[in-house]
Amino acid sequence: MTATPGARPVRRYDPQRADRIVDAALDVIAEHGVPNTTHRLIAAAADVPLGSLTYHFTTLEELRARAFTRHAERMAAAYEAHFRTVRSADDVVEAVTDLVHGDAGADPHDWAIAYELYLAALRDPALRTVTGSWMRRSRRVLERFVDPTTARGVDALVEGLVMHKILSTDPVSREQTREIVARAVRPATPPGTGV
Amino acid sequence: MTATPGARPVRRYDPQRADRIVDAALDVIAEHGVPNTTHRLIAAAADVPLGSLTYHFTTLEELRARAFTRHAERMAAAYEAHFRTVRSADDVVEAVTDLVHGDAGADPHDWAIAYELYLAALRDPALRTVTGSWMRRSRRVLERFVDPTTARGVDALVEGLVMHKILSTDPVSREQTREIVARAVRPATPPGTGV
DNA sequence: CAGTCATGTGTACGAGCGTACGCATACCGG
DNA sequence: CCGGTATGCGTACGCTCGTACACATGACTG
Repeated sequence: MTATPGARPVRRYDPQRADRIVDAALDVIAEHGVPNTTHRLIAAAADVPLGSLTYHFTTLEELRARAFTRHAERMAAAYEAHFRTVRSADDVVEAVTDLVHGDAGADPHDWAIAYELYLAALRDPALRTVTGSWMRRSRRVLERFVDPTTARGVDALVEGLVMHKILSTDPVSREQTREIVARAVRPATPPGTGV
Repeated sequence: MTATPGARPVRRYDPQRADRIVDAALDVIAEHGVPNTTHRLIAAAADVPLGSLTYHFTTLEELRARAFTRHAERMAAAYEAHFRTVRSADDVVEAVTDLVHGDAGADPHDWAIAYELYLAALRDPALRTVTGSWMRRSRRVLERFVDPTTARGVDALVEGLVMHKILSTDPVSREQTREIVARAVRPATPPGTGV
C-alpha cells in the first residue's frame, strides 16, 4: 500500500504530460493573455508542479511557441475540414459566413488565441513562420474555388470581420455578413466579359 | 550660482510633462508591446524620473488607457482627414487602397499600437468603448459614400488587409489590393433595381 | 532482480516589477 | 517679501516572475 494518504497519488509516470502542458498553456493564453501567461499559472492549469515545466521546456518562450504552433495547426486543419464539403463558389459564401459566425468549430476562445499569436508574431520573426504557413494553407483552400486575388481578399476579410465581431458593441447580423462576403467572392470584372 | 554642475539643468516647471509621458508610452507600446511596457521604460523614453509617472498617473493601467485613447483619437482624425478630399464612390477605392498601403499617414508603428489596443480591449471592457467609438467614426466616414453594410465590410476588410500585409511573408501588391477593395465597394446586387 | 538513469518534485534565488513616500524646489497669493 | 503648496525627484519595499538545482522515485535493461 504505497498510495495510502489522501494527499496525492504520487502522480508518477505521465507520458503525455508535455502535451497536456501545451494545451494548458493555450487555455491560459486564451483566458489571461500572453502578458499574464506565467509558468505558475500554466502549471496550475495543467495540475502539475512548477518544476515540471522547466523540465519539459527549457524556456517559457519555447513553450509559448509550441502552443501557438499547435493552435495554428489545429485552426488550419479545421479550416480545411470545413471546406471539404464545399463544391461550388456559391457554397463558399455560406461556408465563409459560417466561419465568421463561429459555426465552423472556432469559438471566441480560439480566435482570442489567434490574435494573441498575431501580435506576438509582429515582434517575433520565428512566429512569423507559423502565421505564414497558416495563412498560406487557408488561402490554398479558398483557391480551389476562386482566383488567387479573391482568395487573398476573402482571407483578409474573414480576419477583419471576426475581429470586428468580437470587439464591436453592435454586432453584425448573419444576413449582413453573407452580403459582405458575397461581394468579396464575386469574381472581379473580367476585362473582356459581359459586353 | 544655483545651476552650476553639468549634471542636470534641474528641469523644473514642465507643464506639458503629462502629455509627453503619454506620447512616450505610445512609443514604448509600439516598440516593445504591452507586456514590456513598464514604468521604467516609459520614464526613460520620456526622459523623466520614475517618480514622475506615479505622480501624474495613479496607476500604469490608467496611463495605458490614456495612451490608447489618444491614439484612437488621432487615428480616427487621420481617417476622417484622409477622406475629406474624396468625392465619388470611385475615389473611395483609391483612398482605401492608400490607407492599406500606408500612404495615408498611418505607418506600421501606428498599426502596431492599434493591434495592441484591440487585444487589450478584448479583455478590458473599458477599452472596448475606445475601440467602439473609433470603429463607429470610421464607418460613418465611409457611409458618406456607400451604404451601411458596404461600409462595415470595407472597414473590416481594411483591418484584415493591413494585418495580413504586416504579417505576410509575400506581400500583396498595390494592384491586387485595389482590385480586392473595388470588389468590396461595388454595391450589392440590388434586388429590385434596374427593371 | 539489481543498478541506472530518465523522469518527477519542491524549494530557493536573483532580477525586475508597480507603487509608496519623504524630501527638495520654485511658483504664487497675501 | 514670505510662507504655503503644487510639483518634481530619488530611493526603498514587498511581490512575483523565470529559472536553477538538489533530491526522490520507479520503469527498464541486462
